[in-house]
Amino acid sequence: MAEVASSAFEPRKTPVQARSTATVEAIYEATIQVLLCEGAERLTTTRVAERAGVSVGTLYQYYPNKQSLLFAVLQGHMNKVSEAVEAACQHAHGKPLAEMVKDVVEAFVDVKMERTDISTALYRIAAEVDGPALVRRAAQRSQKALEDALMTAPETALGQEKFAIQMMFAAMAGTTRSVLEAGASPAMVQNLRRHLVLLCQSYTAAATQDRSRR
Amino acid sequence: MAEVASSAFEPRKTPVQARSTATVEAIYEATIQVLLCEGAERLTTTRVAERAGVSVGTLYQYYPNKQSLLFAVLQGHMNKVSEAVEAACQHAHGKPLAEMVKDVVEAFVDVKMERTDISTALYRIAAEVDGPALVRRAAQRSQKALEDALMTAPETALGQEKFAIQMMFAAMAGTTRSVLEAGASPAMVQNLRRHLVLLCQSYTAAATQDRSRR
Amino acid sequence: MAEVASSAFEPRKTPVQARSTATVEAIYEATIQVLLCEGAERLTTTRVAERAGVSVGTLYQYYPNKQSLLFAVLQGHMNKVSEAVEAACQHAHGKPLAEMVKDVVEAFVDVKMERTDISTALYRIAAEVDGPALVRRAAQRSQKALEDALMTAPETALGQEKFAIQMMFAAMAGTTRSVLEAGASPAMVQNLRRHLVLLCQSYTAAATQDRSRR
Amino acid sequence: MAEVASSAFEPRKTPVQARSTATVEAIYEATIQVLLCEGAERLTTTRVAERAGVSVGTLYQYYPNKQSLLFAVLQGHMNKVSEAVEAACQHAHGKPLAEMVKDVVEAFVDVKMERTDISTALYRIAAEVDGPALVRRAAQRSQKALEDALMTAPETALGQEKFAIQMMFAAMAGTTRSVLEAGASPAMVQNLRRHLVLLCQSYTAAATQDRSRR
DNA sequence: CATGAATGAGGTTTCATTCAT
DNA sequence: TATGAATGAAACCTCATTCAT
Repeated sequence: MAEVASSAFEPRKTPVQARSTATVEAIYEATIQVLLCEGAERLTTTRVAERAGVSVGTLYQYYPNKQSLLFAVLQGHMNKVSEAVEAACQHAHGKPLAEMVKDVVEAFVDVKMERTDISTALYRIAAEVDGPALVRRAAQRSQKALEDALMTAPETALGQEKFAIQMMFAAMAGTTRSVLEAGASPAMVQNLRRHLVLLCQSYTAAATQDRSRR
Repeated sequence: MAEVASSAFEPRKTPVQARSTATVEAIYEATIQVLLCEGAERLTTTRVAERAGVSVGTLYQYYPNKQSLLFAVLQGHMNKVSEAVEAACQHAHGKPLAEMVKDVVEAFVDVKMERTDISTALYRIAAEVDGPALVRRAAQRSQKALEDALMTAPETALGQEKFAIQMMFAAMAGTTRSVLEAGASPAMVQNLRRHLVLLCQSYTAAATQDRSRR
Repeated sequence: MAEVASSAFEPRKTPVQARSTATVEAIYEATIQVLLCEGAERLTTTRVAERAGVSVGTLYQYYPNKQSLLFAVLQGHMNKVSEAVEAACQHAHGKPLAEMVKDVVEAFVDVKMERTDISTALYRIAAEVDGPALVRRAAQRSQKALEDALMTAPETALGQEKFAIQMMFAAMAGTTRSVLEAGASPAMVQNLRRHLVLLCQSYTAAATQDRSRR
Repeated sequence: MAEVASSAFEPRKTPVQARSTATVEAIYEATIQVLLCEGAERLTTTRVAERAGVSVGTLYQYYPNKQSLLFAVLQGHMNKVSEAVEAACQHAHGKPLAEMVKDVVEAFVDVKMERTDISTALYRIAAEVDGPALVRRAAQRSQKALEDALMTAPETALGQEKFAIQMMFAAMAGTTRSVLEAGASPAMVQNLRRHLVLLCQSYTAAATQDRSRR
């Protein structure tokens, strides 16, 4: 369903030539630049093309409409986050639950905070494309990776408690967003990093017990 | 500062006649209706006025611009949430930490889920007004109420750990948003309610220990 | 003809009661105040009424529309100017031409410059009502007065040269306007006063000779 | 300062393609047409675009706002006038004062009266853009040209009397405006032409003597 | 008479998108 | 393929004016 709906946002053509790839890339980067420099409400296709050094017509050759462009940018960001989380999960295979959670949480906070400006700006455009759908897709990927990792943990009880994992990611995303939208001073970011580990560790531990008790 | 920034969004005139009180209310409700029926991107001042059964001119007599209208609606919602949380905090004075947290979390989830459609729709317009600022203000209110309540708890250690409280509310907001944007089936809502209590309880407990250990 | 056209701008009712007169006066003054404080483009009937301390409805009771209001204000100003010029002409009866011209010119510059802010502001609204027509009417009055005076001058030759008088007033109005719109520093005003006398004196002298030569 | 203020009125983009040069020209002409046919208060950007045979969007591609359009038209007219005056001044180099004045005055009256309809219409829009500023700028140009010419006259005394020159131009502009706004019948125009020469000649002569006497 | 809430036509401006060159 | 001029629907907002109270 979501697939059908979003098919209209997919980039129009697969870039086979070198020039096309460069152009697509330039437009992509320009979108982020405009977003950062001018703000979401001044993000127009013309301005993006201008900053990318191409004409609007060219932009529309690669992205059939504005939404597909925003979609691509948002997806790019989420892919990066998902990949970081997945990598952390891979790395953590076999470790005890608490450590595993620590690694994943810190990996998440670190990618998210690598470019606070971009992360913050993307919240704005998420509202214009179907952000939630994208988020769900990305979340599923991360959740799957964590589930797999959890299977390898000494305490495997949580492995099937999918909802708890979902909760954990939602809490991660929510608290991070909150800090980002509040300004995200370095001190705050450090606080977040530490507390979020604590929060997720204590929650997963509790959820494990809760489950085994029932 | 925030006062200055938002002064442009303040309602334009205080209605003195009975007629106008009804009008301003009708516009407010119409905004929510349009938001629900037509979606955020089709929410225009003209359409709102139409649905409210008044002319655009009338709308602009009470709200100086579109943003102020959205602002008012958002603020109305947040006030309701803040009040519910505050009430729960009041009620919970003197109870043990875990119970206190339970009450607050459930109060929060319950108001938020009372009208899932409205709650969901408002995420969309939060991007267009300065949502984050509004959220921060509302959050501070709730946090203050919880802090006060925590002072009366047998375990008062957390009382001054402001960041932990902030984290907790961020987690509450984040997970709730996540469930809402995923569709919020009744089953999910129940899950959320249970797990969020668990999450906050285990986190506050952990944070308390963490603090006393240092 | 002009009478018919402008009849729609005449104040609606003759103020017979004391209160009405006060109201009309208040509105009149408020119009000037708004014009000075907010500028011509922000001069709205609502704002005028507000500043006058009455409701818009009341304003429309005395002035059938916005134009009639502006018309009244403009006419008031011109009456004042015309009266000053007429008075100067009366006073100058029997004097020699050069002195007569001097008196009239100085009277004109002095009324015009008494409130440079008002004079300047009125140029702006003259464009919105039929300024030229009003100007013509006022000019005719002044011209008639000067003609009459000239008849009593030792050199009566100019008495019938109506166009020359028209020219003279046009030059007076034009140069004054020019100085006003350039900012009208006191020094400039002094310069204007002196040079305008010179200009009009030399012109009237020349026109007299020119006529007698033909 | 004036530069800063008017930068917002500068045409938005310089047309590079042949097509767009035609478009910008068409819009310019259409503005005058609408002004003449419909009047200043019915001069809307939509109507101008319509009459120019383009869409509103196109209009806004070349003129960032309505004011810039009016500004351009007004400036175009004033440039024409300034150029005519400058040319007359050039031509008159070395001639005696009276002749010089005659040439300049006649040149001025002639350009102004070439299209009385346009000249008259422009008074209306001068109020909406910063007419006075534009007038001052144009006046300075003409004044400079006349000053330069006067230096070459046998009687050079007036050369430095800048205020007198300013007065002369103000008188020229004022009397011309007066005649234009009164209807400008051909007979009147002839009268104006003759009397304005006389007025300026006698004034400059008088001012020269006045100066040398002091 | 006074009030001021309500009206709504109409103005300015933006911007995603197309298509002739 | 690239260009960028042109499009035009549609958004926001103002304000002279009316009329029920």
